Amino acid sequence: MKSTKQRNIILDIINNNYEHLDAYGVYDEARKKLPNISLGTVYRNLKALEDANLIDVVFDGTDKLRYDRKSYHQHFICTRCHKIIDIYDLGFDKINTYKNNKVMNYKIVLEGICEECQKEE
Amino acid sequence: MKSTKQRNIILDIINNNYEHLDAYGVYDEARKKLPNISLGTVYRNLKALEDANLIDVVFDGTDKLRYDRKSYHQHFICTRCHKIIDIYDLGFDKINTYKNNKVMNYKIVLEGICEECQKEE
DNA sequence: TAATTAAGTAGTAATCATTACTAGTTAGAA
DNA sequence: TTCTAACTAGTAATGATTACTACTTAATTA
Repeated sequence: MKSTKQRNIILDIINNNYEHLDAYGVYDEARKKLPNISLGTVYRNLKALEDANLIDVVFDGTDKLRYDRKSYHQHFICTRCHKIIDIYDLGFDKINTYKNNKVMNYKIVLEGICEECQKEE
Repeated sequence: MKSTKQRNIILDIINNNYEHLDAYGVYDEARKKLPNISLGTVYRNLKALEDANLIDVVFDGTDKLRYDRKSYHQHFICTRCHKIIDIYDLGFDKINTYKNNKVMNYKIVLEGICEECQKEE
């Protein structure tokens, strides 16, 4: 994988953002630094970075994917407003192998109704 | 939510299938019992059943969603071939609330390389 | 048990997130 | 400095999902 201006900017955006941006959000941020970057380049790099295990993908229940930095944490996702809340204090034991299948990554999502949406009921 | 022939067939397919079908797979199965059922009806009902918390949705890393029966288990998903393996013996403590956010559902996915894909390396 | 109607359906068109393609560009090895 | 595989911008295509329309039905109520 070559190191390009575009790829470095995209990785930087993901690593320094706590908002779980979707592809278009990354594109918007990237254009602030590189106005001519194309949306296709953003998608291609997001996929390349994910394949290289340098970033994480989060499925929030809508038809869009969202991207997240690699940092060991979990998510609470509200099924009403699709807000994503980071969880750092949910402990359990990781394993490296499950029945001869090599485990590389954990994705733990708690779904439910967030505090704000509960108030609106 | 009304009880219709179409909805009952779809729920029945999900509840009696261990293959983690995508929407089109459900459509194929449903047509065996109801040849004129439309794909839109399948999508609409899958969404309604998910909203009613009667079935689960699994994001397998491709651009398709897959549907699963409600039964407390987790998944191993191969990042190469996107196979989904059910996990029943991964223990940890569930919680009902995380910082005032009401937890309704857990989604735990172990990602990695499955046994078969490891052999092909 | 018929009348009523909100919810559901088939079939088709539209949407839109993502991917593919093309011609030109560049990182980085030799 | 070549050289070239990997990369990019810009645009077209794909395809999973959703929306729309005219018709149908589950199920409530009188």
